[in-house]
Amino acid sequence: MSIPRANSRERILAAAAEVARETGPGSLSLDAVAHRAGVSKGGLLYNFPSKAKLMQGLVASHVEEFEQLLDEAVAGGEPLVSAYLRLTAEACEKDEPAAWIFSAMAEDPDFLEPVNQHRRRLLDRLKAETPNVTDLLVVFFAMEGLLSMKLFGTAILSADERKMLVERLSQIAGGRGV
Amino acid sequence: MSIPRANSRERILAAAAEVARETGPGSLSLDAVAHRAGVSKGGLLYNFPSKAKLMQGLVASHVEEFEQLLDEAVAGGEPLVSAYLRLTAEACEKDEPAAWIFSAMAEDPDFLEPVNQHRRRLLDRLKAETPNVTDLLVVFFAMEGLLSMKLFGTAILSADERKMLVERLSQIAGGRGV
DNA sequence: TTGACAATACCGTCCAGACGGTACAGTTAC
DNA sequence: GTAACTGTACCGTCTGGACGGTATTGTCAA
Repeated sequence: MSIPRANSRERILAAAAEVARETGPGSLSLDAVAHRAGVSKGGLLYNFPSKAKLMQGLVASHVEEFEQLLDEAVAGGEPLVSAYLRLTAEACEKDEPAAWIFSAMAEDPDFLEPVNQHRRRLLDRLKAETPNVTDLLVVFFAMEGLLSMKLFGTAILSADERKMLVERLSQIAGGRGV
Repeated sequence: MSIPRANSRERILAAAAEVARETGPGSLSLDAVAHRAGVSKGGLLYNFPSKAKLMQGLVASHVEEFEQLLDEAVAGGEPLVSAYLRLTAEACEKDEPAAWIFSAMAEDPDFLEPVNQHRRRLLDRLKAETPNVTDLLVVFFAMEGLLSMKLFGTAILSADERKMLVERLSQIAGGRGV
């Protein structure tokens, strides 16, 4: 029965995100996560020695995933701005709201520091590639706004409108804008 | 000692927002709020019969405050778009992060429905006043992005950059943009 | 090659404390 | 007298985390 599973960490992280989504960001208990992951509470605590570590792991895994996707796209020749717009738009189209971010926030706002740093690094990289900083800011914040609406569950745009907006932002970012 | 105070509700609501800000959105306990408001727990529960009612009141008070400010500005002759930009920019400049919104989210995501409805109404009103919907969407979402960065505590822009961005958004909204 | 030990990866239980909420008797301003 | 509380005591539940086990897989000297 106690066959070691190498992917326990990933399963637990995925379970945590699911529990946050389904039972609300404030109801993320270790018991619920362990049960969802098919792991005992002791097993969970073995992989993440405290709830704080679990939340930090949750945040880190999502940040790393996004950065990896971005770097792969750039390595594959896609311009950074384009990759950023595409990946963020894709995140907005997923129907899983990212409730994990609110769980982390509820536990301790400091846990979101990796996200904040990631955003700062990203904006710096974008600035370095873009001639018109003001236009870049417009594009960047509009995209972040779209994402935040998604996070808060505010269904405010039709799919068409969203597509229209993202295309317009691409134009602006490409220098054919403002 | 037990002098009835007519403004208990407001004091409790303000205390709740402060506690959320200072001890984290997830640590909003009735005891802490009551103590902070200088009210007994019984007194708190007299005004808000449950924690859910308290959170709903917290959300409602903030939404109503913003809507009132907006309506006053419009009644005073300021164009809606301009008032929206100004008030939102002012909210971003305050140094109180609005942690109450995360407390409500942690308690139950449904509690944010009044906020979502408010945003939808606002966007509809803005659409009705603006000839170019795409430009409006760019402005609206950029502003929401700026606000969300504030909410998440991501210090990403200098005061100058923020000012520059908001001015640019005013231009676009005024039709001299994209 | 085998026996001793150690490390890994868990399981299952238990517990102290926190929290939401109730109950109720007393107090004071109007 | 009533509305608006205060203060205290209490209850049931939930939760994080500590702890003691257990099975499996190395490691390594004799």
